[in-house]
Amino acid sequence: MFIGEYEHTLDEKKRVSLPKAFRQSLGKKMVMTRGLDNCLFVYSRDEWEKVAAKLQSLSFAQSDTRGFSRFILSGAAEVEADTAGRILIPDHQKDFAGLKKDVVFAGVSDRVEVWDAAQWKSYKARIEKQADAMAEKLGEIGAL
Amino acid sequence: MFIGEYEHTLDEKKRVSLPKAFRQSLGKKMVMTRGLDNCLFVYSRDEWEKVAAKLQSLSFAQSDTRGFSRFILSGAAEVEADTAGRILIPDHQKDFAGLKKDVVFAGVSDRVEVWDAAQWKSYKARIEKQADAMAEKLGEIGAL
DNA sequence: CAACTAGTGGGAAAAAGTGGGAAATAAAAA
DNA sequence: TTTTTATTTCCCACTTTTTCCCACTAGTTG
Repeated sequence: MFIGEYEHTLDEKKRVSLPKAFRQSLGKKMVMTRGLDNCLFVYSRDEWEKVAAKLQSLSFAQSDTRGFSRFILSGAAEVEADTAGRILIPDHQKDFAGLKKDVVFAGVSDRVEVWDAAQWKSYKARIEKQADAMAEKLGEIGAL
Repeated sequence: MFIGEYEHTLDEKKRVSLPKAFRQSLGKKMVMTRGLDNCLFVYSRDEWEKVAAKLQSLSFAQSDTRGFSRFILSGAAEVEADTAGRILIPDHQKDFAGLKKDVVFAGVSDRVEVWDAAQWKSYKARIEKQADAMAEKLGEIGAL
């Protein structure tokens, strides 16, 4: 169970330290994939096996499942932490997530998300506003 | 299990380096064939056996499956990596996939796909737009 | 305040990717 | 058949990237 938010820096060699809190659960080798809302998902090897097994059963005969497999699999990469607990972000993933220097790691239940810090801030702000509005609506109708 | 995306260059002699990450799984000798969506499929020898067996089990009676088998089988070629880990792309496959100088290797489960870099970019852009619809599928297979 | 640890930066060695020349083979012309 | 030309194969060398290792800093803890 991953929780918490950590801001780290991506150096010129495209390395980032994993937050200490996530290292043990993720293990030495992990799989990073394209996620939703412009972030990356990081799975432990065990979690990834489950996803991979399901994808493998899809046929390449249909164009939509073909595109689906390509999106997930070609966008994935196995990454390994170095002795200092850092991982290397592949170019295509760095581009996909729009990562600059400052990067945010967010624990979200069974996965870790990797965000560009600026995008994370604006996303969070948007979500927080929605949460306030939602709470008011819920309050009006007596749900909260 | 092949995953990831790598961009390499095709030289004047029609050679391309295989990404390091794929070399071991593909082995020294592999099979390259026409793929779908204007790319080439590369299989290890073992995986190719399975594909060939599946194609063989398709009915001769229907003209469309006959055509499909011909499409895959007649376009196939066995290629061998040289000492530098490069393969030679046959002319007809180079033409088929519209390969120019920049070439993308994409790992997609049991095969490696070879794309012209420009075509790959536009295909990927198209697929990424459908990410929301894909998210629903991800939910269905339990990946999210 | 010393000892430790997480995070960061950077240098040197190693390896991956690329280009090109020469030998070997095949094809075409004389 | 011989010569010439082109193509393929093999090998070497260069460049860039990656990998591995060590060191520094800031914050924490005993």
